Amino acid sequence: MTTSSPDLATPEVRTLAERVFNQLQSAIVRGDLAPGSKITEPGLSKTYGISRGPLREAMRRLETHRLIERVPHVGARVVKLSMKELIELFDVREALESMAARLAAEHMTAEEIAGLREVLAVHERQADLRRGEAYFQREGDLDFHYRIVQGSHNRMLMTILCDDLYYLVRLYRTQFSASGSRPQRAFVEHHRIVDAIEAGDAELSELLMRRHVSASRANVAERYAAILDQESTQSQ
Amino acid sequence: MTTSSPDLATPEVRTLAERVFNQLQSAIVRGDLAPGSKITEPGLSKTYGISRGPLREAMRRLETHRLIERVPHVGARVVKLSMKELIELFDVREALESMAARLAAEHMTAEEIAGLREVLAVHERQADLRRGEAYFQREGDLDFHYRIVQGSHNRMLMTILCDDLYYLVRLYRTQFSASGSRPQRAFVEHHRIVDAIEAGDAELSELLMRRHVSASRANVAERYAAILDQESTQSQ
DNA sequence: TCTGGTAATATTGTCGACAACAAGTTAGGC
DNA sequence: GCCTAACTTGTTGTCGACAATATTACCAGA
Repeated sequence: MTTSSPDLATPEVRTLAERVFNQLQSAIVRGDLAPGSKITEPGLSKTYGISRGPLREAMRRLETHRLIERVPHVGARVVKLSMKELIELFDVREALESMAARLAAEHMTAEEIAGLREVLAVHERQADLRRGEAYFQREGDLDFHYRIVQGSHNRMLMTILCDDLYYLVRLYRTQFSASGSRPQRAFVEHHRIVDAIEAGDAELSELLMRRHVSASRANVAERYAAILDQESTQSQ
Repeated sequence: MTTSSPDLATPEVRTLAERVFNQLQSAIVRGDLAPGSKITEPGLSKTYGISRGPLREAMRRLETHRLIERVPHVGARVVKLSMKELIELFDVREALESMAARLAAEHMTAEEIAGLREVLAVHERQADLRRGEAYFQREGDLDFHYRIVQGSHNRMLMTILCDDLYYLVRLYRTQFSASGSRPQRAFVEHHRIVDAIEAGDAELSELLMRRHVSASRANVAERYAAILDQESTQSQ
């Protein structure tokens, strides 16, 4: 069984801290907790009906996932997304995911590759329904990248990418809902990458994934710049 | 001022949890806490003379730095170093540091490059004293890589590499104290990398750094395999 | 009116105790 | 004699209260 993923991260809740962590994580990604807004321990403690103990643990986890920023004796704020950091995130993803693709080409099993193709097939059907809607990109694309990372069979890579960075990716996505004509092209690129992996061509897989992420970064950067430009002309 | 580094990580201790985190981190890296050994909250609490509250926070931070492993309702153990994970670490480093080198070639300032050369000069003098001792490699090499990552001007990269991964690197170093004839070659490679960065050649910088880390991995893997082989022939 | 200091308030850091859970141990039955 | 089950012990999870620190508001003086 190759880690089916209906929802991307709900791995058993054995403790209160974990549960409230998941809730907070969802709230932040969904936008219920505004970026840059200050969050206070007594406040959340009352909101979720738990003590400050497990809450602090949950917040510590949020901090390590870079969803909030804490400063000693002062407090915590929901992470504020800047253009610079968004680009930084894509640079890191480019480095890590291209490596993941290379390793995937070397280590992925036949079953895993089949599963990957299945994911693409599902996307295709969705894309068929809502043509050009850029919608399937939402969680589907993430799922695609997810599986390749898992295919690398590199546990450390999986942790950094899936447990740490993808929270941020999702946050950015909901923040400025992507995208334009890119999904179609991204879709083609996905297929090419799987082809390379199936062929066991590590070099090519790495190169294609690098270009894929890089193109995605360019796309997001362009749109973000447009938003900023628009805002600056309106106010101030 | 470009982050002088007498000791690599002691960034103000404003809270008890931070202080005990630093102490525990040192203890683990130094080997005072044996790898795989179980650590208990009441035990450490008594040892360091603090309550379990801040201790738990320190342990949570140790967990995110991958120095200990926790399982709910059971306990925590000092991380056990396996061959597989060591290779994984180097793969991640290869991906991340080659990207860092590329970005460094694009963004590093003249002052930063000068500082980098200064670091190499210091290494040279040390290497002059203890020729072939492979000693300067200890913290100096880490310092070299440290500065290049900083030169990337990518905050996220800096966090992942310097705050998260380098703790593990240091742990591995003290565990199986490196190395052989590699330091001299590593030293030459360091110079080549700086040359490429100074020339602003992003592609070359990336390539050289990738090879550098890759060679380092091969070296460590070889030595580790030798150790394992030796152990298995002795006992059992 | 503005600036500086001081007091009040709220939030974070820390502590000790209690509850829930897991593992190890011993006693009982087959 | 061995397996099972309950018990005991120790550890982790959770809670509420207290202490230390930062922020805020207010007042006095220039």
